[in-house]
Amino acid sequence: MKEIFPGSPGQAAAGRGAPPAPAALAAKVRTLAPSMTRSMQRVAEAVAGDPAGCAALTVTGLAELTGTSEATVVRTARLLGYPGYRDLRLALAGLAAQQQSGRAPSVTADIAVDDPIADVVAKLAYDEQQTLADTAAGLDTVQLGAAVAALAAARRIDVYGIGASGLVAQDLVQKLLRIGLIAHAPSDPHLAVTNAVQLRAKDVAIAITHSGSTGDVIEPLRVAFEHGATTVAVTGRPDGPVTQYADHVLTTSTARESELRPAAMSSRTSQLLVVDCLFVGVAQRTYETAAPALSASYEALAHRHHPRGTKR
Amino acid sequence: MKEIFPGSPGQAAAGRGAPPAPAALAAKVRTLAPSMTRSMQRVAEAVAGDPAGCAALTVTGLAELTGTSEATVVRTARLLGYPGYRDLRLALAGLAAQQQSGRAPSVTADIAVDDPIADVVAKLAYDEQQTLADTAAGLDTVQLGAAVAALAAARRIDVYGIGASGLVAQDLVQKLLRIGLIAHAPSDPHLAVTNAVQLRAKDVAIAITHSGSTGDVIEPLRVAFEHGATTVAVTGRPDGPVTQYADHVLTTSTARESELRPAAMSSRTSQLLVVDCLFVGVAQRTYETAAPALSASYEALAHRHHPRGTKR
DNA sequence: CACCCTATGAAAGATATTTTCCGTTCGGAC
DNA sequence: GTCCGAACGGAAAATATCTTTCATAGGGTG
Repeated sequence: MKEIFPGSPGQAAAGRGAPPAPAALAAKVRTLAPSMTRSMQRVAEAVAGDPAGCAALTVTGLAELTGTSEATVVRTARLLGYPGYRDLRLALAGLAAQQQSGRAPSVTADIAVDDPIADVVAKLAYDEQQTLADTAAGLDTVQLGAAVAALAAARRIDVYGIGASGLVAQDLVQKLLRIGLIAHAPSDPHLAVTNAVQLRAKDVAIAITHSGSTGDVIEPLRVAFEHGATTVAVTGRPDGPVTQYADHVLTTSTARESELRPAAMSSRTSQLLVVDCLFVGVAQRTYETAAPALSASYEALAHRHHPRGTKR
Repeated sequence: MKEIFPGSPGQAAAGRGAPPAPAALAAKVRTLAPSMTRSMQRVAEAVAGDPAGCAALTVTGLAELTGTSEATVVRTARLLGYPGYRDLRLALAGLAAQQQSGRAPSVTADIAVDDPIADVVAKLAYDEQQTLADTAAGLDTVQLGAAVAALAAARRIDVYGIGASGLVAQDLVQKLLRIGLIAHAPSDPHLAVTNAVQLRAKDVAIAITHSGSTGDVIEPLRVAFEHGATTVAVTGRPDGPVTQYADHVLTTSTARESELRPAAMSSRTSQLLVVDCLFVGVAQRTYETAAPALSASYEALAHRHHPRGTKR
């Protein structure tokens, strides 16, 4: 398998980016699992399921355990972002130590139909916290920085998203508008394409899609890409079709889902974090203009509130 | 050097006894230091001083670093109770991971204009996690339960919100629609009032406002209230004007804000958690109809995605 | 049905670790 | 001062482990 040039579009971006990856390994496994082959999935599963146990094994041992070959184990390690098995093993040892010492993996249970409401609150909060941690750990700061730079210098910004992701897109636009940037989040797919046609170099288009394969979102991004705009994809599938047309890929984390906890919920949390990071990054870069713009919009809204904010 | 039987007296017993040794490595080094030769002490010192750094080195590397030979490194590892250097290294990696995870509260500081992008990510994630924990802790499950019950029995549901809260309102509506309920989130304040007039007993109106004093949101809630609908307020100010017209008040948490981190960010996180709880609660109560409705909407959207979700 | 292309494992090749073995040094005894 | 013994330390051989290469089998496509 040949090494692919860094910067080349498409699947090269998949495992790359995160340096060695710290501790959010389970999340990474979940994110990358779909792009793995069957054998590699077996290995990844074993690793995510029992870090401590796997850390005690040699390549050969792990290969036998999973019924595969050494080569496959090494390939899996590579995909997860490590230079080789040796390093994966070290990371695994670290993970195991953390798990054992620190936190309780107790509340991991799924939400059941008959859970009392208090449990629902606790579980949802816990899961979303987990999602945030995973996302933060897995976010490629280089890509993020590049996206921020592009945004800060953009003449005009389009954000595409549909359904739940559409709300995230609008959230980002609302924020960008507040710091004086020109941003749109067309919700009509046809309008989105129409908008995209207007983009040129120095403009930025952002596509937000959990699945990475939402046609209505990919299409405008493609158009923007072909018109020379800088394109960014915020997706949970770093190997999905959407990344074909993305200069920068920001990966959101994928949490396990269940019937009562649709994937949309955690992907939204993850997407919002990414979007917040983009916003703050841009605000930093354009601080001179962003700060006054922010307070101006603040004041403009003040009188929309009742004279007495408080009863007492 | 011959292997000595376990249990034999003398220096062999030194490192033995403790299984592989967990984390109190520094202590062990100190204890055993006297029984070490000069070269071994240098190695032990390096290991105790910088576990993370040493974990990254091979035997040869560590030998060079300490100006000794591989053999000495291995001997030291043995003395510390490990079968060989490989295992010491794994323990070291674990130790390093633990140490690192320990110092989490360092990011508590506010986001500064010149923070590197990685810090921004960490701080935002941390803050949002905090917000979630606060919200979950402060949420009144009785009020929540009452609101859920009202929603589950509602003929029709209106959700009012404006600006950032408007997106939360839409998020809730999107979800409720998916489980077969009839819900609207009018974004135009006039339309909202027009909608509210149509509500009657058994209907539910939800107002989402962080400040608790957004006129455009209070007004429709008041109308709904006066028409006999059950009203719910999701607000960060449990004493704000909005609660006058609310049968049930759900309090969101208010995080400290700063210039680069507007309140809208954490209030949104908080509101979303509340809204998710409402949704899951309702889904539980109406499971019989909710479950099929959910999967139906799932399937209906499937073909909106590109045929190849994955490249391979 | 022929084709290509990917995934996979066996085995060769490269590294890292462990062991062996021998020269060196240091302390004490004469 | 010099001789002896025992422990120390390192070079290099031996082994284990990891990585790469390559041939093959399987699955989908035209």
